[in-house]
Amino acid sequence: MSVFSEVSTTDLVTQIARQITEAIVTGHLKPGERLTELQLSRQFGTSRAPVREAARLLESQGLVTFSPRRGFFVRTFSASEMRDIYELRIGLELHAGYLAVERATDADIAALEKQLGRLYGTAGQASIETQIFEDFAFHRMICKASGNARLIRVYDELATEMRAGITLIGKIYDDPQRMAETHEPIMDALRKRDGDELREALRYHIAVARDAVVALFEELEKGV
Amino acid sequence: MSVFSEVSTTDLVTQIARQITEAIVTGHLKPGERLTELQLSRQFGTSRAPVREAARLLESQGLVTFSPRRGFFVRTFSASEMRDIYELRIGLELHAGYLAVERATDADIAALEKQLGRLYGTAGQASIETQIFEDFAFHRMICKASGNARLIRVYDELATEMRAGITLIGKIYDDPQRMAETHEPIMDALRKRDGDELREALRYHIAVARDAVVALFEELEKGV
DNA sequence: AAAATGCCGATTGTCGACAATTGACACTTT
DNA sequence: AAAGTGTCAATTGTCGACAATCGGCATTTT
Repeated sequence: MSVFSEVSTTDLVTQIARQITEAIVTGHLKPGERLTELQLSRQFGTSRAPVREAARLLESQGLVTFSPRRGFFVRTFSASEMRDIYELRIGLELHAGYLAVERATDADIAALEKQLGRLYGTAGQASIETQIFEDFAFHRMICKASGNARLIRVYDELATEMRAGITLIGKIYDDPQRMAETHEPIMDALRKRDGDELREALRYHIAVARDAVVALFEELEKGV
Repeated sequence: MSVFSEVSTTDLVTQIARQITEAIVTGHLKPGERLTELQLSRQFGTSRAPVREAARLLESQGLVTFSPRRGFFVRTFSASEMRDIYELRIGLELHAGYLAVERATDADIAALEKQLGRLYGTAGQASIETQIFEDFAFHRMICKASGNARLIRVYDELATEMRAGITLIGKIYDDPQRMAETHEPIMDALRKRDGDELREALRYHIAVARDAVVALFEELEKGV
């Protein structure tokens, strides 16, 4: 019986939500841009109903804002909002690390090693988007190693927001090689399963990212 | 011009979502229960469209699950899911406390004192639901004092889930007076603005709640 | 009698339509 | 010319309708 894999029955709403999300995090849809229901529905070849439901999903995910009688808009991020997001991420990931130190299986650690390798691999080779993606994947694995499913959900939400914000500024780090290297202290602490060291490494690592992103956003705001 | 207050333009979807949420956290709608679109729409006196949109909102908020072609159901909570939620809450609130120690204004502290008073006031007097509500309000204020809006959003989501879960088991603490008192160490640390002490007080306080809730849930699962 | 099949009411998925509202532009008034 | 008013196309809010699908029950088959 198990020869067959499940037939995908992803409904329209999910598909549409995914596509819009993708368009936002890749910067195809820019913050503040209006999402016209009719226009979107024509592009997807559906009616407006599934589009609206998808938009509602994204709304409560924070990717899209909704103004009654005016419609849906791609969310804009202010510098202080980005700071909040990164600051929350620090708390979240430190807690994940605290839990992971005790709960991570050897397989988890191995997966992280492999992912770190991938970070080095993409350095210089791949596009910025790919590097950012692999970076987030590494940190997601730490959350995963915490064994807390609810925590991962929050991380994923934050990651989506961060990606959506980051596309605005184009680049965060100029040296991909260096970016990969800054993960070493984290990996070291994990190998040793040293909770305090891991927390400190994570705190520093994310704080650096936070400062870089926030600074770029502040510049952006001043520019406008 | 400022003589007039804004006319409330809350759209149907928001209203419906609020009502369903309320019904879930008060236990009027029980976990696993099916949400029939037609039935709900008749109760609200609307068509199915706004009901579906509201349900989507609640879905991504984790209060409702959706199964394609089968519909929406009130989410069920397992003991391990509740543990995850409380565990995440620990991380979240400790981080909030860490930030609050530095950022809390005197007004914030005063508001917390007042809320603690309200906790004592409702002890024995008010319904369990009210006490739980006031308890959550206290902890929400700590998050608020962190000054991080994104953090509060996550807390609110968790609080909703906790409330939805808690209605299942009826009661968590038998002694409301004692419940109020266990907040004193938290308040003390806040008054002194002692970060470490606050974190320790919060960690202990929430861990106790977590253990109580999880134990009751495990019993519930065994019973079934 | 147990298992598989066929059928049917109930429910969801999606659609197109119409009324209500918005924002922008043109027009009047002073 | 500035301010206010009227008008209109574009868009959203909501609805009712129809096809597709599901779960359960009766029926058949072995």
